Amino acid sequence: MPAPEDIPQIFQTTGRRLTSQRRLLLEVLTECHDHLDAETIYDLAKRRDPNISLATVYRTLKVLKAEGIVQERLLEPDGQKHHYEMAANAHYHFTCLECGQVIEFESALIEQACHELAERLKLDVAHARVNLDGHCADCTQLAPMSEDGP
Amino acid sequence: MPAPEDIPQIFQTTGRRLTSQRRLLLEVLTECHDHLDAETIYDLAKRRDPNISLATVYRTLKVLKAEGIVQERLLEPDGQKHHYEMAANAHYHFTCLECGQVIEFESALIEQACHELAERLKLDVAHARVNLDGHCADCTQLAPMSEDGP
DNA sequence: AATGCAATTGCAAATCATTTTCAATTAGGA
DNA sequence: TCCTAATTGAAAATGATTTGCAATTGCATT
Repeated sequence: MPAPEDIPQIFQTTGRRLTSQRRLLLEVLTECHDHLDAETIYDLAKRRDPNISLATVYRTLKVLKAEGIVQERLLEPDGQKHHYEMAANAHYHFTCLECGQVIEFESALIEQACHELAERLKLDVAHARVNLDGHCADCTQLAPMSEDGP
Repeated sequence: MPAPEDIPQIFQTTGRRLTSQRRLLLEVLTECHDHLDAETIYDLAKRRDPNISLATVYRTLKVLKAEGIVQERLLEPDGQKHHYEMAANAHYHFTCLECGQVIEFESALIEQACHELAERLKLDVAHARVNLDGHCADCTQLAPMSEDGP
């Protein structure tokens, strides 16, 4: 979770170049506090640089991920689409199966669960991807259950 | 998490047919206590029915998932491939980033975390997809850290 | 046991997200 | 400014999954 000012440093150190495209994508990711998929990031970026290509978006996301600047998530229960966001403190996601809304949350209990598992099985937990699904507060009263898709 | 005997019932009730292909795929999934991806399931099934098609595997997995007979998982950190297993008690997965081994585990703390969140945010948690990554006991001594892929 | 029809299948083509190839461009150190 | 390796855009390629369609097949009903 590097500070914005550190990013040029990070790039320099690894022999990577801070191109206008990469700067732009960092801007987009920083401004939007959402979990965007590559296509959406591409659309947002294209507004300011109509020449940017989707391939560059994917390539840049891969680089930013490798540098630990962004994190990649698989939010949807069966989704094939990856979502990206600036790296931040450990947090997890809840997706409402009804309205699709994604709620971010932190949880000391989940961190505790990771520690407990690490001790129990003598392994090292580097990262926890926790995605809960269900019905958000708004949708709970309307739809108590649901089993399959379209 | 239906018993094997209940499956014909489930199919009948929903107007679905228990074809030889579906029976075969249920066999494969039941015998193999692993988390198989569609291609692997296809390969295993083809040994006993060389005419079965990959499309049927995907279609059947979708049906079995809709009936709650199998569960679909996204095990790999950035993977695009889905994995399937017979539905069972709530459990979670740890993937070793070094050797790729998948370890199944249960965790009361994670269940507790879900309840806590549900209360805290007044929402309803239907399902928890928890995937931890890190280094398994065997790999821990060899490789303490790792940041990016190939 | 034969009948009818909707559910299901295999095949091939289509789709969707992501990656790669390659020639042209460019960042940034010498 | 010059050089070179890193990066880019465009298009084609890939990999996983889905779909259209004509042929097949469960299975409820005769």
